[in-house]
Amino acid sequence: MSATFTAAVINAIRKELAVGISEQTPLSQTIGYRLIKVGEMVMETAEQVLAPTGIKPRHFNVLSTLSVDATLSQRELSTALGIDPNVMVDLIDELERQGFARRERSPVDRRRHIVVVTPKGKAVLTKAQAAVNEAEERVLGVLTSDQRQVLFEAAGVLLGLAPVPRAG
Amino acid sequence: MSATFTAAVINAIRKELAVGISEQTPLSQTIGYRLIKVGEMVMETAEQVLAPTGIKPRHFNVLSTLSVDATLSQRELSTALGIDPNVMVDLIDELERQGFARRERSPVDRRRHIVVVTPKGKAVLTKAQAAVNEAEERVLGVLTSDQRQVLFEAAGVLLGLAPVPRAG
DNA sequence: TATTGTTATACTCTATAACTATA
DNA sequence: TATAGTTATAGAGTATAACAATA
Repeated sequence: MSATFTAAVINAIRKELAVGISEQTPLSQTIGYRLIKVGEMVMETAEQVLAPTGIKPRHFNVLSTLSVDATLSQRELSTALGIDPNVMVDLIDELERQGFARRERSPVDRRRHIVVVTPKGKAVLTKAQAAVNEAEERVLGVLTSDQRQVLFEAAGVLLGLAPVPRAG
Repeated sequence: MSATFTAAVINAIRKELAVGISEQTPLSQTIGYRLIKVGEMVMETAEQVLAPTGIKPRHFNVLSTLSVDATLSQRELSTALGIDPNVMVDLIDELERQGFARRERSPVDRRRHIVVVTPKGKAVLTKAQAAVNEAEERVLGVLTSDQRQVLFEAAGVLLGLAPVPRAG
């Protein structure tokens, strides 16, 4: 039921996007244009499936990153996620307003604001992660597992990421 | 020389993007996040390699689309490219100001503005196309041809495009 | 009545620089 | 001096609705 709703949302997005990339234009036959449109589609999907949880992709990214390293400061989050520090201020403000995180002064360097995820923040992350996982499964479900693997690796190469950072 | 400059630009973009997607975050291990970042990288690359020609990706898209069907109206361009009609107004305004295109009333339906590409517009499209081709070759050059093929097809599937619209 | 193009408006995003407090 | 965070501001981009001309 929640799954059905998600599927409907994703199909609507794909349909909408497909119109915007009709074969009327030669651009649709270039890899570059397709990659841009796919990125937009994935972002739109993320926004829509996260909406019911009350957070946006950026908040999700912050919470997700903090779930692995809980000692990151605003500055470190900014550089890790490619978000400008002044934008990060508003982001953390919003997370604080919603009770999902709070700022704590670092004892060793009082300039730094460590961002601490609250239990409520952890709960919303769990829900959001499930929604994202389900959406990803659904969106990429039209691909073969070989295609998905190549997509993952090729994107990593394009972004200059180390291949398989954590083996086995 | 122009080629060297392009390579430097692209490497700079990849480096910048790579920072924004460091392995500090578990997001970098998801296909979705990678696809979003790849799309952003491709878009940034397009903007930078087109800059010397005086046009932006959207102007390029319009000119490119018109080069295949020269009878399109603003409305048709809007839907084909997924750009809002009110945005298309400014876009065509800019192309007119630069002497790359002009509006002509359709004789059969005077509401429609057919967008006509001028010789100057065709010239800039040729230059822009060359710049885009070279950039694409350079950016995707780090991939194997198998990877590129899968990327192209998988992106097409994700966007709901017909496979191989023009065979042979 | 409906559609094409246009204009106006408000809203969101982003980029830049200045400011503070700490180091 | 340099850095972390904050604030202010301006610019770009986007979405919405209203409007005139035409169908």
